This record gives sequence, structure tokens and C-alpha cells, in this order.
Amino acid sequence: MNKERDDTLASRISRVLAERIISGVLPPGERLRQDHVAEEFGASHVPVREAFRRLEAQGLAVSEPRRGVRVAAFDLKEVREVAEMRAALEVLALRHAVPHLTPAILDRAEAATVAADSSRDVRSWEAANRAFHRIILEPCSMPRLLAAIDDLHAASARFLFSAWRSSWEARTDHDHRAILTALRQGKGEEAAAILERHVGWIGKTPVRTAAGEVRDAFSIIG
Amino acid sequence: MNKERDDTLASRISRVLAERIISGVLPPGERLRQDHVAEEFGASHVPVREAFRRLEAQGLAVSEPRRGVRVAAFDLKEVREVAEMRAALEVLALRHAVPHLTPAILDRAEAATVAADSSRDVRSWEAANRAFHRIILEPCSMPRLLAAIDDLHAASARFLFSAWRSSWEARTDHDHRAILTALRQGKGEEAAAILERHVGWIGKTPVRTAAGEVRDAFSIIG
DNA sequence: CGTGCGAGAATTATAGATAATCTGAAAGAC
DNA sequence: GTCTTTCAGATTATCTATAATTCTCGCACG
Repeated sequence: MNKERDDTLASRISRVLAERIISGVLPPGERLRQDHVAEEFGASHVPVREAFRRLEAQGLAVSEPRRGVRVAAFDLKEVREVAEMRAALEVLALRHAVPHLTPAILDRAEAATVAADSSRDVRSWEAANRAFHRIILEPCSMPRLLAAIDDLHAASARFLFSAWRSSWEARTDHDHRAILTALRQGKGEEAAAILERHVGWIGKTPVRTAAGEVRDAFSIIG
Repeated sequence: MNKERDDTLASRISRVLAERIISGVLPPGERLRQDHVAEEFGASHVPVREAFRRLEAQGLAVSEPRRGVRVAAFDLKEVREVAEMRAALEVLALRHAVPHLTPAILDRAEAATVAADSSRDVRSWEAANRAFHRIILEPCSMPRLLAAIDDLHAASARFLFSAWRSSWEARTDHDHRAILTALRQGKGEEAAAILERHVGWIGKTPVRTAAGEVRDAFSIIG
């Protein structure tokens, strides 16, 4: 009855709030009042405060001493920052993961890509996209690095959801497929290069590509 | 009278504990009992718990639900992980900082290097070394990135202090000087390359260099 | 020698007290 | 008349005190 016995009330609250912040239910700048949150969860304010601390560490909330906690704001500049951090860290993770990648793992990654391409809404696309990245990076076995990447993915998703208010249309992620192809051929460095460009694109302002075509809006996927 | 009006008891406790963990006063695996800590600071356990959450987010402590929190253990594998993350992120930060570097900033960085070279003990060497990195990276103006790097520096310092129990001897940091020289000549990419190698060395096991000499112990500086 | 019970200790949570901040209106200065 | 300052009331964050689960560990018992 008691949910998972193996996690604390504070961590459950922080997960729910994180989910709301990322999905945009709680907009940037919104105040998080501990008593209200506590009441909603039928808890007291102590675990709520602990949840706030975790959100703060994840960069999802900002706290001014004695003035309360607010949902963190973000601008294009921070989106770029997160994108470049992701690019740098995911490349690092992939390089370490490559020696441990098996055909079975790559098959799972391909399944995630297929799921992403056939998604009917942003939420499921984001989940599948995140799964793809997780699957190919996890074998690096670097917990601290993976945790950092997870937090960055949360920030990315937040931006994605905020920008993509309209309907979602299915699309094929050529980058993901190119990464998988390179990995299957043992071309680790080539895969890393594609990944770096793929992730680094997020938030880029309109730019003329080598082929001469112009991207009409900044990219919000990766 | 009330110290800084602009910080909370919890954050003060977390700073003190972080300092103790990094310096090794609190050894890896040591239990952190909230009641004891609370008593020491003349506080109750609530701010202590919040401090624990922050330490957890910084990777300095690990918490098992309902079983308490311990000072995080670390092995050579994690040292390498931190070193590579630092290398990746510091290179990124430096690339963005380069356009904003001024002669005045480089002079301050050089002063930090001089201070490091003339340090009589590990503590002051570490502080000066950290200052050097901070000074040349700060102009990137990427707060999230800089915060991440700070946490990684804390982890690095922890390893340094744990490995270097013996006396400290002054040494000249040629890498730092080479980085400064490159930056003064406007060779940003060269500086980045040196920085990457410099930081990435930390925790490397004995290896034969191109010149044929053998490093007798893994490197613990950077 | 392994298993289960029970006392003690520690973590987690609640409720209440304290102190700081914000709001808004009234009093005073220019 | 407008702007600034000041002060009460209400709201909220922060911390203390206390209660209730949960875990640990020693020791008896099968």
C-alpha cells in the first residue's frame, strides 16, 4: 500500500514537482509556496523543503533566502549553454560506451528511434528520444557523468515543451539512424562526431548550412 | 551581528561539512548523523537535513533512505571520471571565455600561478590552482557550466588531499604557463588543447611518455 | 551454528513557535 | 498635489520541539 518502501516522501514530492516544471504546468517564475505544496501532498513542510533543495540543485528552481523558491527562468542563452554541455558530456560518455556496446544494445536503441519517429505527441517523442540517448550512453558505466547528463536532458525537455505548443508531426530522425549505422560499423569517432553536432544544434539561431539551405527556426530537438 | 543576513543556516552547515569532507577531516564512508551535527551547530535537525541534500547533489555524500547518509566513497575510477568531465567542460568554458579575455584577466591568472608555485602546503596550492582555472574560465559567462565545474573541482581537491598526505614541495606548473602564453598570443585552440591534456591527466596510471620516461605515480594535480 | 526476538538508536515526519518580508494605507515633506 | 516615509496587519520562510516508524545489533533459543 505504501508505494515504494524504498524512497522518501521528499524525493517523491521532488519528482512530481520536477515533472510539472519540465512539462510547463508550473511556468518559469512561478512561486513555490511550501505550505501549499505541503497541503496538496498531505504532508508537512519539512519534506517539501528538502524537495525544494533537490530541485534547486537540478537547476529547476531558484531560492532566495527568506524570500522563497521560484521555478527557474530560462532564456535562449541558457538553452545554448545546456546544449553545449550536453554535447561535450554525451560525446565523452559515448567514447567510453563504445567498447561495451553490443548488438542487443544497438537493437534496443533502434527500437527507441522507431518509437520516436512514430510518436504522435511531443511528450512521447521526448521520452523515446531520451531513451535513445540513455541506451547508447549507459554502457560507459560512469554514474556521475550519466547523472549530470540526465539533469541536462531535463533542462532540454523543459525548453522543448515550452517552445512546441502546437501539434506534433511525425518525423524521421536521420541523425539517430546515422549514429546507429556508424556504431554498427565500429566507427566510434564518427558516431561521436554526429552526436556532437546533433545535440549541439539545439537552440541554434537560423544558420545557412554548407548545402546552402537555411534553417528557418532554431532547432529545438536533439 | 547575525553573520551574513543573506544566507541560511542550512547553507552554512553544508559549506562547513563540504569543507571537512574535501579536506579529509571526514573520511569516506563516515556516517553523518543528523542529531550529532545538529547538536554541534546548536541547531535542530531540519536545516541539517537540508544541508545533507545539498551535499548529496554535489556528490560529496550519499544517502540511503531510512538508513542515513554517509560521506561518499571514491575510487580511482571515479577520479578518472571527474577528471574527464572536467577536461570536457573546462575546454568548453575556455573556448567561450577566450573572446572575453583581457590582459588584466591574464595578469590575474598569472598571479595565481605564481602563488601556486610558491605554495608551501597543499591547501594553499589547491586554492591557487583553483583560482587560476576560475579566473580564465569565468569570462565565459555560463553560470550553469561554471557551477558544474566548481563541483568537479571540489571532487578533485578531495582526491588531491587524500593522496597527498606527505609534505608539499614547491614546483613550477609548466602547463599553466603554457596556457597563459598561448592565450596571450591569441592561440585559443592551442590553450584549450593544453588545458584538456593538463586536466585529463589526473588519476592516470603510470604510463610511458613519448619521450620514453616513465611517470612513477599517477598524477594527482591539475 | 543459524534464526528470531527485543532493546536502543537513528531517521523521517508533524505540529507549533519565531522571525523576516511584503502589502497597503496614513502621515509628513517638498 | 505628488512623492516619500513609516507603521500595522497579514503572509511566508525558517527553525525548534516532539512523536512515530524503521533500522541495527546483541543475545537467547531452537
